[in-house]
Amino acid sequence: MKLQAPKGTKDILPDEIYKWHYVEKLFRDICNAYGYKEIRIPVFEYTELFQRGVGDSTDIVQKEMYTFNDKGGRSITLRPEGTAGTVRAYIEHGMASLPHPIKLFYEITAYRYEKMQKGRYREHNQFGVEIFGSKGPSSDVEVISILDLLFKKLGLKDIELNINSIGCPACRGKFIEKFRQHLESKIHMFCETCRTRYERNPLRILDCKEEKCKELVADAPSVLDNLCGECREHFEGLKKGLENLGINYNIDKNIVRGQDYYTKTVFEFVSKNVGTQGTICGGGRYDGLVEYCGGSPTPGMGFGLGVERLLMETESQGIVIPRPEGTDLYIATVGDIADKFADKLVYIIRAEGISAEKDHMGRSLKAQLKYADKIECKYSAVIGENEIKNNKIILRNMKTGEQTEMKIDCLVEFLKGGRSNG
RNA sequence: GUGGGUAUAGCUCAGUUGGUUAGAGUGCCAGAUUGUGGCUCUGGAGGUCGUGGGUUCGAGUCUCACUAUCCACCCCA
Repeated sequence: MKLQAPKGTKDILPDEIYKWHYVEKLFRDICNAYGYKEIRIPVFEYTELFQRGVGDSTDIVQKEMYTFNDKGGRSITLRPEGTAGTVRAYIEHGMASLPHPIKLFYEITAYRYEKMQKGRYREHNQFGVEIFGSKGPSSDVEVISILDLLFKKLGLKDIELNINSIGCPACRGKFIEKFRQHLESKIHMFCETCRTRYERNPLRILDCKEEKCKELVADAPSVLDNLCGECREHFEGLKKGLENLGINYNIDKNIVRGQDYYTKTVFEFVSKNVGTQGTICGGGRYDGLVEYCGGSPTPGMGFGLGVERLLMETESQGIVIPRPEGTDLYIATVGDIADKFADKLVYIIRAEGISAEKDHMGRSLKAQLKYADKIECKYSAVIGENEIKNNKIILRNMKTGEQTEMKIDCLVEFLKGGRSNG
C-alpha cells in the first residue's frame, strides 16, 4: 500500500497552521462585527439536496460530486459548497419564524471531483455567509462589503470586484427567448459545447472562452440590458450602495455563476496576479432557492470564498502573516534530581498559562540549550542541585543574552509581567 | 473530461554518450575536556532514484503503463 494523501487533498502542517488561524479569526471577527452568527453544517447531505439546490444542469452536479451509497442504501454526497446545506438547515429548524434577516456564516471544507491544478483541490476550504429574508440591494452591499473589508484588513491589493445581474425568472425567461432568436440563424457556427448550451442553458454561451464564439456573441443582447423594472432598480441600488461605501467595481456582463439558483445580483472577486485560478470568491442572490427547496418564499444572498486561494494570493503579494511567538521558558536540567524537579516546575508554570518546556530526550545541557534556541524560547534557565538547594536560578534572555538571578518562586510573576509588557 | 511538461535524501537540486559502492547544499543527530544556545570545525544517520513491466552483459539515464504533481483548456473556490 502506498502511503500518500488522496489526490487533490493536502495536509496543513504545524509549520503553516498559524496562517489559517489568522485568516479564520479575521473572518470570524468581521462576521461578528456584522452580526453574522456561525453555523456548522454536516460534511455530507442526501444527494437530492444538491441536485435540487445547486441544480441538475450544473457542472458541479453533473460531474464533480462525491456521491456514494451508505450502508442503509441512502445516496449521500459530500458537500460541494455551503449554500445548499445552510438553506436546508434554515428550513429544517424553522428559522423562518425567527426575527429576520437571518445572518449566518461558516468555515467549511468542500469537495469536488476535479482535475488537479494549483489552487484547485478536491478538498478545499471555504468561508461563506448567507443572509435570508431581505430582498433589497442593501443586503447585497453589506455582504460584498464583508469581503472588501476582509481583503483590506489582510492588506491585499489588486483584487477586482466584478458584478452583474442575471435578472429574475420573469425577465430572464423573456430574455432567453430573445437571445435564442438572436442566435438561431448562426448557432451552427458555434462550438459544440455552445450548441448544447443553446438548448439547455443559453446564457452560458456568453461565458464561452472560444474566440469564434466570443466574436459571434459580441453583438448579442445582454441580460443586463433586458432586465425588468424591478431587477434594474435592484441593480442600480447595488451600484449606488457600493459607491456609497467607496467600493470599486466593474460591470461584467458575462458573469454567469456555476450554480443554477442565482437571481439578480451575481459577483466575484478576482485576483489580477494568480493565473487561471484567479477567482478567489464568488456569490450572489438566490431569491427562489428557499422556496424551491421546500421552504416558504424567502430571498437570500451569500458568497463562498476559497481559503487556499486567499492564502495563495497573500503569499504572492508578499504579505507577512505574523507568526506566533515562541515558548516562554525552557528549563534545562543537570542530573536526575533536577530533572524530576523540572517536571514539576513546568507543570506549575504551564498551569499559570505560561508556555514552558523541558527535556524529554535525555540530552546534554548544551544540546538542551541548543534546542531551546531552535524552538525560539524567550527565556531559559539551568537547574541543578545548587539551584534547588538555594531556591534561586539564573534566568537568561535568549535574545539578548542578558542574565538575571531570581528566586524560583518569583519566576511565574516575572514571566507574566514580561508578557503583558509585550 | 482534453492536450502537454515534470518526478533523485525531510527540503532545494546536481548526476556526462547507458558503465564500479548515487552526490552537494540545507535540515536532523552527536562531538570539539567537567553546568550554558546562536558563529565555526569534525563526524554520523537518512535514498527500494515516484511504482510496475520491457530493452540491455549492465538502467537514475532508453521504452511502455500506472500513480502523483504542475501548466494550458473545460469549469470553478
